[in-house]
This record gives sequence, C-alpha cells and structure tokens, in this order.
Amino acid sequence: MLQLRDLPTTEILNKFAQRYPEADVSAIATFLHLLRVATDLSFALDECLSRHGLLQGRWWVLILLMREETKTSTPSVLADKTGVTRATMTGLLDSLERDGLLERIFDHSDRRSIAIKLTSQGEAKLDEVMPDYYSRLRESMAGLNEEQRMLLQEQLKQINANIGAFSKE
Amino acid sequence: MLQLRDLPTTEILNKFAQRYPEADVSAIATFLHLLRVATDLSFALDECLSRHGLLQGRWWVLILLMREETKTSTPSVLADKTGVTRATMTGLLDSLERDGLLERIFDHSDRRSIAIKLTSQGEAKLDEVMPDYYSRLRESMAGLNEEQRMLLQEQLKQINANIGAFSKE
DNA sequence: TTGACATAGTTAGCTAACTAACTATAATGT
DNA sequence: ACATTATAGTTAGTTAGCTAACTATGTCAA
Repeated sequence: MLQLRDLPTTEILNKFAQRYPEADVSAIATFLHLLRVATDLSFALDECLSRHGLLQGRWWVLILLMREETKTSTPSVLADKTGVTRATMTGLLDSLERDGLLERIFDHSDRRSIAIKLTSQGEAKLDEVMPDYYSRLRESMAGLNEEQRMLLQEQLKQINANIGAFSKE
Repeated sequence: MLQLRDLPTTEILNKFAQRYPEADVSAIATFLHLLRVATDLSFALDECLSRHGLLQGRWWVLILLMREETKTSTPSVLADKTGVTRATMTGLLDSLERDGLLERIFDHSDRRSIAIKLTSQGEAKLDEVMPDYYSRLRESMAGLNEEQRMLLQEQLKQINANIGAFSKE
C-alpha cells in the first residue's frame, strides 16, 4: 500500500472534477484520508513490532495461536485467517520455527495435515510484545472517546458494506 | 499490509485484556476495523486499476504528473510525493516509459536532474481510468452523507494527530 | 580554488508478498 | 475398487517494495 504523502488540495480535486464529471469530491477526499491514516498506522505498527524482531505477518500468526485453547492450529487455517496464501504461510512458519517461537507437529489422523503449536518461547515473545503494542495503541486512540469510537466503527461498517462496488464486474 | 480476515470477537479481546492489562478493548477494536476497511479498499482499488494495466504506484505517478500545469515533474519529487524511495521510482518510471505513458527529458540547467513528462498516451490512459475509478469510488462511499463524511474526516484527523505515540522512542 | 559535503538518479542485491506447479493423502461417485 | 477430484503443504520462480553503494554533478566554506 502506497504512502500517499501528498493528498490533493481542494483546488486540485476541483480541477480533476471538471475534467472528470464522475468525480465526487467529498467521497474522494474521505477515501484518501482513510487510506492515508490507515497506511500511517500500519507503518507505525510495523515500526513498533520490528523493535521486537517481528512484523505484522509473523506477529499475527503468534496471536492467532495464542487465541486457541490448545495454542495450536494448522497452516491452511492460519493462512485463511491472516489473508495470505498457503505458500506465504509456509515461509512465515519456517521463519518462526527457526526462531523457536512455534513447532510443527505431525498429526497422524490426517497425514496431509501438520499441527502448528506455539512454544513457551512463542508465548514469552507475545508477553513481551503485547503490552508494548497495547500501550502505544491506547495512546494513539486517546483522541477519541468511547462514543466517537463506536460512531467511527459504524461509519466504517457503512463503507465496508459498499466496497463490492469497487471490484465488481 | 495484512488482510486481517479474522478480527477478534469481544470474547477474545476480553481474554487478551485479562492477560494484558494495558489493553484498551474499544481502542483495539476501532484500530483493527480501521485497518481492515482500509486494506479491503486498497485491494479493491488495485483490482480496479489492474483492469487498466495499472497498480497504485504507476497510477499515482500519472496522477501527480496530470496535476502539474506542464504535465512535468522530476523523479525525486515524484518519489517524495508517492512515499516511495528514489530507487523504487526509477523502476516505476522505467515501466511507465516502456509503456509510452511518460518520457524522460534531459534538463540542461542542472545536468543531474531529469524531467519526467506525461505523454499524450499517458493522458489518454488517465482519461480511461479515472472515470471508472471515480464512479466506483462514488458508489463505495454512497453509504455516508456529506455530514457523515466530514465527521469521519475529523475523527481520522484526531487519530492522525496521535500516531506518533505508536512509533516514538 | 579546491576539498568536503550534498543532491539526483541508477544499479545490485535483499525481502515478503504473490502464482503456478508439484507431491502426498483423502474423499467421492460410478 | 478404482478413477477422479479435492485438500494440505511445499517448492520454484516472479514481483514490487526496500537499503546500500555507486556515478555524476552541484554547492559552499576555508
């Protein structure tokens, strides 16, 4: 995702709207601001995680395992839940296994399948990262009160409901 | 940026909040929903652009050139405005030049510098892409009225103001 | 006026995603 | 029962980003 350092001014938007009558200026501005804030947040998150030797992909895998009662899942399920391909998941798991944060356990009920289990080192890593992540996240959202947060989530849901319009056909 | 297909339920968030007292449940939920909608929008945008042989990086370069009165800029300025490195910009410009959408013009006032100019083919490409992009964008934002859009932008500004908290130190 | 530093752009090599093709195993329909 | 199809995971090769190092040119201060 691009960083979009230079959002269009109102004048520029109006100039484009003149050339392209399909343009809805306030829709464009809202869309670009949303993308902008989200990419900035995503970069900041990666910066936070990288201080602990993680990036979003590796970190999210650890969290998904921690969520499970048994601290265990499978590569395909993890791939689906993180939204990466199974091929990418193979690489993420290789690197996390190399660091001792999880282990591959061969399941004998279905010999195609492999169980992925968080190690105690993996738990310890999350116990180190999550407090830092949660503290920073708390601060970065401090500008909105509870009511504003609920409202924001409602509005995001509205947008989410119509995303299909973008990719349809 | 990850796709985050499986956002945590309230129960999961509460479980984590029990283990990590730093957690602010509504902050986390708002943050994740924001990232989620933004990545979905970004994917949808790429899907729309790829029908016209573009992706965000190449497309944004064309737009930045179109904004200029002279349809001209330089690699470094374009790199700054798109938030990619100069090295990445070299690659983007190579590919756009190969497609005939822009040209490199050697500037003799400063022989280090190169002028990048949108060709008429480049303009034609934008004239093909932008109406499609704007129409889809209009539809995807149709769930919010003018007032809600302004409100959303205000809230995003609030978050933006505190992003520093995430990456500080 | 020249030595040190700064700027513009490129090249080379790395990384983390991707797709496509592959192996192995399981499930299913005739 | 066995041929077909589906599923789980990996491997190989591609892509679009990145950083670091490089060339060439320009600027500035002793």
